[in-house]
Amino acid sequence: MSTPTRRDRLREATRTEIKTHARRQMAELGTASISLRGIARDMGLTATALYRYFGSHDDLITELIVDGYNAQADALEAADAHLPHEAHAQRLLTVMLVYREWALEHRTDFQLLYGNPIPGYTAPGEITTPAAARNMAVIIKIIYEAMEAGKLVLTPPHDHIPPTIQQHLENSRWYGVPPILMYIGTIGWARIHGMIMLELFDHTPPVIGDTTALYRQEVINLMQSVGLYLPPD
Amino acid sequence: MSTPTRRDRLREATRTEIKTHARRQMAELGTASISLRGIARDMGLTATALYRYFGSHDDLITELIVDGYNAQADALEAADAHLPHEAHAQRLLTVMLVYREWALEHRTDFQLLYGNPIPGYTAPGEITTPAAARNMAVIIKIIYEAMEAGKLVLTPPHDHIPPTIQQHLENSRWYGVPPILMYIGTIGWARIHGMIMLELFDHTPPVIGDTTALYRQEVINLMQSVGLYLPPD
DNA sequence: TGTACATCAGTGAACGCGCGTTCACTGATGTAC
DNA sequence: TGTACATCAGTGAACGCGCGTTCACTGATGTAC
Repeated sequence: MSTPTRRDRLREATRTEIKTHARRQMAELGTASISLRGIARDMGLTATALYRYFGSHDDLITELIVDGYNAQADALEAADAHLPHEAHAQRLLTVMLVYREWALEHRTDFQLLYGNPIPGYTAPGEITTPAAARNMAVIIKIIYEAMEAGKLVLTPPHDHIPPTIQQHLENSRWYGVPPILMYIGTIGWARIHGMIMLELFDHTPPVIGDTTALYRQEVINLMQSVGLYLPPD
Repeated sequence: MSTPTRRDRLREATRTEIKTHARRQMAELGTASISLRGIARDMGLTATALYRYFGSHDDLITELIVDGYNAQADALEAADAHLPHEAHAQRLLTVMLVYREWALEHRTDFQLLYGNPIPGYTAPGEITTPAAARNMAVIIKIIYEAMEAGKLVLTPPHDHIPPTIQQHLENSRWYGVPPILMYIGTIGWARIHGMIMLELFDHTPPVIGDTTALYRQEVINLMQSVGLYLPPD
């Protein structure tokens, strides 16, 4: 409609302030410990006042989740955006490295998105799923463009999809992406996700020592297995 | 010392009953919702009575965690035990499939072991870590035996370890296992872990459809990449 | 420009619920002589 | 075999704390005429 009024702007500022405090509280005490009373205390407000800004505790959490997915996807897209469009290997590596960096820099947000559910809370899928899909989309998009540029080399085992999955992928195409790309994208995502989850929850075997190198090497191996090589520098 | 008395046996029975109820409560409401009062309610006891059996809420959780790790490792070892010792590929495949099955059959236990920490609880590492290491050990052991039997074929990229990791692995050897095996074992574990985590928390892209096939194929690919092939049946 | 009214932010008391943990106790089960 | 005592399981009241949410309210900010 019209430009936001002064009140609207103040209101927006307070909303984001509430979410900032929620995130800090979550970072200190864990995702399950986000509490309206706690936030109000931090802000010097009554708990009741927060109901002016969020319908309920659950609404706040949902918004934190959606914000989280979007922030992560924004980070990926931003990293991708200032690389040469034709440098597919570099773009993919960068995006996957940024994926991990985001996770490590926003540990509790990442846990909120991909970890245990919060007791008593169930995410409303209609709101949450579209935002969640954006991250995967960034990865798929780069692989897709690499394929269109004729750079993808699919050799065994990555030229083969288990039949049940093949069929399922054909039945439910996702934005016209070829099944093999969805398959490779999923495998790739699962791999980096596993490493990050282990690292985040302190389960990477300590004898490894350098988790950054472990991750980077795994990403490079993954890319090479579909024919994407980094230029020698 | 001597045989357990009648009282000792009753006591043990009550302890396990408490843990059973704790697990059920956790399965229904999430790992963060284990409560002494809730368990007592379920058992028709006063909350105070539980203090006869567990020092505190945290002690109970620690014991659930240790039990969980051990149950999982037992399942892996049992599955491995009744396969021919020389059938390394089959053993590895089986163990990794059982790893996932255990996770899916004991979802909340798996979350307790590998997911978000419980608010206000910190696991005592001295107690928890040894039990945690058993699972990894089962996998490493099979790879190790395959190598000793001369069945492991290490080709690029799996013959190469990033230098920092190489060095770290050499400095802190783990039961005399060669660095390359620790490295491959870790990568393998991270891969299957990632798939399971995605599946457990409902993040596997729905277009895939058959998560069992996805997992199985990934395990087979992983094994083939180090030269382990299943016999044609 | 000034007044009357509507909108909104925030308060404070209250409801009803949950939790872990302590403490002094009762009553049953087992043990020593 | 019978009695006296010690051990243990479980009780019930209480402490002190947390939480989300409702409701009727005050007082400031903005809006319409």
